[in-house]
Amino acid sequence: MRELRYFVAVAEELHFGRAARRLNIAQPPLSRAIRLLERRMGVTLLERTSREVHLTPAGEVLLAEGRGALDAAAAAVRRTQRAAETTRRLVLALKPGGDGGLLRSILDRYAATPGAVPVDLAFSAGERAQMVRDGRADLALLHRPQNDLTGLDSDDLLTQDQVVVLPEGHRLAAQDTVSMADLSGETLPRWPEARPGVTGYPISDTNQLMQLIMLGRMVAVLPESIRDRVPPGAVWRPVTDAVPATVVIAWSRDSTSRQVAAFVAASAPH
Amino acid sequence: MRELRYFVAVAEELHFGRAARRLNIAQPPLSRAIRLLERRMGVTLLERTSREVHLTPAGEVLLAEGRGALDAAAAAVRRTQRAAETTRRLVLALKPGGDGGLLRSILDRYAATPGAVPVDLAFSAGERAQMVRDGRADLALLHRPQNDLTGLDSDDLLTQDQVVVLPEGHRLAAQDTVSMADLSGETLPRWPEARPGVTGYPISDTNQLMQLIMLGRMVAVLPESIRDRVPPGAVWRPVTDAVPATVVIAWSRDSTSRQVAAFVAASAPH
DNA sequence: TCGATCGATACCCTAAAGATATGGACATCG
DNA sequence: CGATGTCCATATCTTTAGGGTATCGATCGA
Repeated sequence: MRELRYFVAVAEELHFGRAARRLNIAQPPLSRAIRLLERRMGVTLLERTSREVHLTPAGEVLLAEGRGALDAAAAAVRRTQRAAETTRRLVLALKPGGDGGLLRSILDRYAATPGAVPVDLAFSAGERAQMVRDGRADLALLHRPQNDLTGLDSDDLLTQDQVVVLPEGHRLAAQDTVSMADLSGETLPRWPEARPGVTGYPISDTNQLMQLIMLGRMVAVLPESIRDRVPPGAVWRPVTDAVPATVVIAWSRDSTSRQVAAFVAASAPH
Repeated sequence: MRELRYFVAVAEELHFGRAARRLNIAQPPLSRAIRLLERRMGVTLLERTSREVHLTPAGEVLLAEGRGALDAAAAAVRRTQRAAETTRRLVLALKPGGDGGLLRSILDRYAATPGAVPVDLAFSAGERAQMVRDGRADLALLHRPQNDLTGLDSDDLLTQDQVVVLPEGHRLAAQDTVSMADLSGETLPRWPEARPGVTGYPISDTNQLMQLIMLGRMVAVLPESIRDRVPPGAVWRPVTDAVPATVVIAWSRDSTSRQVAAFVAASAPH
């Protein structure tokens, strides 16, 4: 388990020094631990030269499976600690404004079900899916296909068309609608939870994003429910050909909690 | 992880001495390890008196979640080792005679798909579901509802009515059909993979079972495809009101292997 | 009340895991 | 083309986590 943690760090960084710093240990013990892990498993996980490190195919497998195992262990601990608390609660992870306007009615409907427990809202721009995987949250409101739902169960709640938010006076603000092709060359945001490979300017919250848009530094394609949050100084226009975003309620695949099931039921479209 | 293994052993045995023996360590270090685990988690997992040990509600949670985490870790290692082998193979776990007569055609159809790899058959009376969970097998032929499919994905293949296998001359052999009520008072087998709580005489393979039936020591309710394996000296009769058994093909929920998907497709009813 | 059972405590000892110092390969730059 | 910096491996020492034996204290049954 410790060695798995070490391996995942190295596999993600592809750099022993950086990985060791992230793990708060020195580099030599890390090198040795990985070597021992490889010997014990009888498998070469990393090809190293003195210049670069990269994963073998077996290493790719262990990276994916190992992350799952680490999440399962972390979730086991957190759920146990939560179970020991006298007052049961549900933790719902969500992005500010990312609920598509559904949150109020979901919470009301859940609160009205018999045996409902208090619901804590954990606001987080990124990491929401990961919070459910590792037990920090019971449920999350996510977006499909923008979020990676691997390892989670989910129900669709609402599909939203996309709009682009522009600074006033932007060349595209003159149009009634915008197409994705119009946006080529524009700087777009990159949320912390984006799938690997997505490029763009790193952003961490909506206020910061709106600020940057009004400064003319970027434009952003967002679900139409963002309308209410577009400040004066920015405008929105429908994007005709963007992939629609579906708001989903997601929970751990191996949740057996009656509370979680009741919350999912309460969040079903009505 | 080590501590999780220790805790699961104690939680299953509800006895520190037996658990220590199972783990091949002495009892005092085990007591200490559990105590440390509880302190670090800040949760009481076990209520101990000098006479008996039992789980707290939080301990129940950790038992369930911990098993999952241990399985995930074991699977990570095994799948990595498998990925390092030069010749890819699929491992299919099944019970001798437990395929409902489908095995031959499934294997033929899979072998005919492009890119098919060799399939190893792992015969095992019990543990087949667990073999998939912890990575020893890629796929298993199981029975629903007799097997616990928690943590696995599965597709239904075939639903079979149940028959009872009796020694020749048994009082029920005189009837054309039998009902479950007729069987009250009879000794029934208990397979190693049975859900906890199922009682009966422990049995580990079909030959042994048939032997015991012919000796008049027990009778067994089995899927009708067992007909071909009933030896002279025993007879079978339909059980009118037994829950039908569905043969399913099961695989790990987080399998992304193209081979596994192809095999499942090849096993679909036709 | 005595003995058997079972978990906890006390104490020791080995080996795993971490740190520091340093070596060797290799790319980059003046 | 050699100096320099980067990066992983090796060598060596130290700490501590993890395991063993002996024994205690509580509790149940005979």
